[in-house]
Order: sequence, then structure tokens, then C-alpha cells
Amino acid sequence: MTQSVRVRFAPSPTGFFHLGGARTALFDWLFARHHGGKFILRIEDTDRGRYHPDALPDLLGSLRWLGLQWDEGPDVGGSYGPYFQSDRAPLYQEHAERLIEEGKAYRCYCSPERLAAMREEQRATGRKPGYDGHCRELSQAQVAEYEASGIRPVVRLAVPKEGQTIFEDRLRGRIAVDNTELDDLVLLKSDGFPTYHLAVVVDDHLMEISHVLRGDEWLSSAPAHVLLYQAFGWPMPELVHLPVILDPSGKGKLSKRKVRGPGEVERLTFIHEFRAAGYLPEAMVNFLALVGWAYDAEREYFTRDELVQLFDLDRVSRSPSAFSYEKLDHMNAVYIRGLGDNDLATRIQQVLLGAGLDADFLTVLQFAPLVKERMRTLSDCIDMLGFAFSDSLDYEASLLIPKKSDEQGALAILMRTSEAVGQVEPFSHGAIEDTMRALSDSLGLKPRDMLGAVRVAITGRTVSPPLFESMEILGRERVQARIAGAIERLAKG
RNA sequence: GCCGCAUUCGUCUAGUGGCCUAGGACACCGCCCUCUCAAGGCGGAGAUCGAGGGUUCGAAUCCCUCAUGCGGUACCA
Repeated sequence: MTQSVRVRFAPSPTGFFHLGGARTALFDWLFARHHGGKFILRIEDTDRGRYHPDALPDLLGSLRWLGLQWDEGPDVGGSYGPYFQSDRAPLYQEHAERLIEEGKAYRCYCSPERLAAMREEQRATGRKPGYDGHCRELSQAQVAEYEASGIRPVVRLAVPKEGQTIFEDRLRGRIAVDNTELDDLVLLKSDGFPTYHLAVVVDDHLMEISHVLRGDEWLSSAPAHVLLYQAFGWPMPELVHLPVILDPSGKGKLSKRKVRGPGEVERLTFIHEFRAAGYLPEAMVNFLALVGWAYDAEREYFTRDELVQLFDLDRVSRSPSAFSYEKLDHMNAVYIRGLGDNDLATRIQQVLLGAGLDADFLTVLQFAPLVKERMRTLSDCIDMLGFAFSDSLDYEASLLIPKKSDEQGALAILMRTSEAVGQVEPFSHGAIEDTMRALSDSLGLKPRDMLGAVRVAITGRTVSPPLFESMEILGRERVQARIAGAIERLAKG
């Protein structure tokens, strides 16, 4: 029988969608697309305590932004629904009930307090912590007594006390764990909701999931899941535990939000933050694909289609990898440089407008090629082009004075520039450049020294897009006005 | 503590017994180009392949031990 590939991404809506989730979702998506299978989105909202109302919209928006469209799940439906676990509660209860009837699970009436005390004692006496089986073999009378007292029980899996649980991980090979290391884990909580373990197994089976790709942090609980599959008599999906993403230092897991000491930069971790910071989704996808996967020794730039075509579990790494923000920045810059002027201008205009700048498309389009190779993220354009959309520049008068010169020198430069600007014909960057160079010559200055002053006068900054082109785009009048403003500032200053 | 997983330049990685005196990329340094900043070009530094034992004519690649890191050890996912 040819089994079709069905993979699912199953986040829980407890917080914003972050890097780790995005990488897992991307691998799920790539794997599904590569094999012509289905990519399913399932929401694991069984923890009512940690539920976060903003999480779902954030997740869906981020997935769409990255271009990871799901074939089944929220908004799109599908024939294996519902896709929210909270809507599937009866299913889990039925299945738990079935295991109880078959003697493979049992009700447990222990209070959280008793369990905590038990664990504390086990730790204190150096034994391994785990449920002691107190309720595993209760008599009829004891059960009746507990039931009468109104305690709402949980359901636990009766883990075999002997033997080993053996399974195969696609990346790590055969893994064997002694059953004595496994706990009688809770399947159904006292509120009637399933734990992750029950829900994931029931749903993956019912949804006919063929491959389970998930973070390495789940590897430890995989044996328990295997036991559950065995208890139900179901075939195992293929298990693939992906390496975790580490902090850039290479030490420690990349936390969703790490509070750092003074002087240390707080890192972006949520996908919506990357979006807001001006990263291109295509760059994010390319970069994320490389976190835990590599094609060969040389190549690291891939289009989405190439990724789909080339992605292969055999080339997924087993060891955790640090997330390099510097390399992401570099890749993002490369992607920006690869954008057409029109495309770039469209994206930049949105950023500029979002920053409250009155940016018209035509001007933005003219500036696009000038800033293209200077930007690392789209939001860099706010700093770079702010001067073009506001006539009130803010800078220190002292910046107008070239090194090895003085106020008089600066004044001379500005006056002569003003004259020259008034006469250049046409007002094009080529002509402007010619006259400005001639001017620096006649002033006995090096172009770099003189142009520094003019740059500040025109842009309010010591660093800017190419000067002559910028002047051309601004136009003669605005340039004149700015030079006049600079002269005035110098006189006051 | 116990269990599991991992371990190649600072970082991401290539490498599956000889092609490796270990290749590429980011970051870093120098030079060139240059109106600033970038981009680009050229060059450089940077890894005794975690350590120690084996196996083999030959090991980053296979085996064992140790160390370190990470993960798990919840009525969280």
C-alpha cells in the first residue's frame, strides 16, 4: 500500500509564534510539498490555563506571511476535522475510556498535593521521581469511596513494569528505553481535557499523519507515545525529532524572550517582530531552512521552489544549531539587493508611510536604487531616506565644518555651492557632480572634505545615499533652501 | 540524581575509511575602488575534527570510555 504523506504542524496557542515554531512549520511544509503530500495545521489548545487569545491570529498571520499555506486546518477546513483540540474533547474521552476498559489505563484520585509531596520525598531520598502507582490497583470499594467524595480523577496510562520500549527515529536511529524509566503519565486531566500525550497520539492517528516532525524536546516523551500507540494497537507514524535552535552564543536554548544584562541587545524571536523590523519573508524562509538543514558544501541561496524540490530529511542535522542574527542580516541584505526597483520601492514606501513619513511613490522609486545596496532590513530606509520627506532637518551646526577647517571655511563652501547650484544646467547628478568637483578645485579642497559639508547641509547627516543623485531627486529649490538653512544655522551656531 | 540526545574554524555548515596538509558562508583583519556609508574585487587570519583508548596499511569518518553541552524527569505544550 502506498501511504500518502500527511504532516502536521501542531502549535499550542500559548504565546506568539516564534523562530523555533517557524522552523518546524517550515520543515513540515517543505517535507509535505516535496512529497506532494498534505500540510495540516492543528491547534493544540488543551491547556486552558495558558491559553492566549492573541496567539492564534498571530500564528495564522505569520504562517501566511512566510507563505506556508496549509491544506487542512483553521479557516480552510478539511475532512479530518475539527482541527482545534478543544473541539475534539469527546474523542479523547472515548479513547481514554477504551483503554480503561481494556485495563491499559486507570483512574487516579491522588491530589496534586499528595503528588508534590511524593516527588519531594523521592528527590530527598535520591530515588527517581515518578508516580508511585498508588491508584493503579484500587479495590472496588476504594474507588466507590473516592467517587462518593466527589474527587474528579485523572486517567493514567498503566505503563508495563518490565521490558523496554523501542522505536526508530528517522534522524537518530533506534532508541531503546527501559520501561522502568517511564512514568504512568496522565492521559486525561481532571477537567476532562487530554494532556498533550493522549491528544497528539489520538489525533495523529485519526488524521492519518504519516510523519511527525517536531522539536527535539519531545524526544524524551516519544517512548510514552509509542506505548500509547501499542495500547491502541495502531501503527506508528515515522518520528523525526528536529534539533533545537540555540542562542547565538551557541549556549542555551533560544528562549522566547530573553532578558539580558546591561549592554546586551535584546534579540528578536517572534516572527511578527522580524516582519516589523523589515525582514523579507523570502529571506526568512531561506535562512530558516538552513537552521538544521544544508544542501551541500557551497550553496545556501534557494528560492522557495528550489527548497521544496531539494529538501530532504537525510540532510537534516542531528545537532542543535545557534541562530546567527548576523548571517540573517546578511542574507536579508542580499535578498533586498535582488529586488527590482519597483518591487523594492513598493515595500519601502509602506515602511516609510508606516513611520509617518509622507513618502510619494515617485520619489521613493527614484531613491530605490540608491539605497538598495545599503540596506540590511527594509526599516533601514527610514533612517536613510527620512531627509527626503521632511524639510526640517535636525543636526549640529558643527557637522558642517570640515576637519582642518573652520566656520569661515564652511561658510565659503556653502555660499559657493549655493551659487553653483543656482547655475547648473541641467540639474542632473552628472552636471552637479562636474560643477561641484570644479568648485572644490577652485576652493583648494579635496572633494571629500568639501562634500562632507554639503552632505550635512542637504541630508542632515554625515552618512547618506550618494550626494549628487540625492540632490537631483530633491530638486534645485529644495537643495537651495537647505543650503540656505545650513548657512543660517552656521551663523547662529 | 536518573534517562535521552548531541559534540568539525567565534558562529552556521561540507565531510559517511584514502580525493582532507579539512572545503564554503557569516563575522573579523588588510589592500583596491570611492563624495560619506555601503556594495563589489583581491588577499589574510581562524579547526591538532571535545578528550583518551582501540579497529585498520590508512580515521573527522567504525567501536569503547570519559568530559562537556542541551533536553526531559508536570493534571505545560
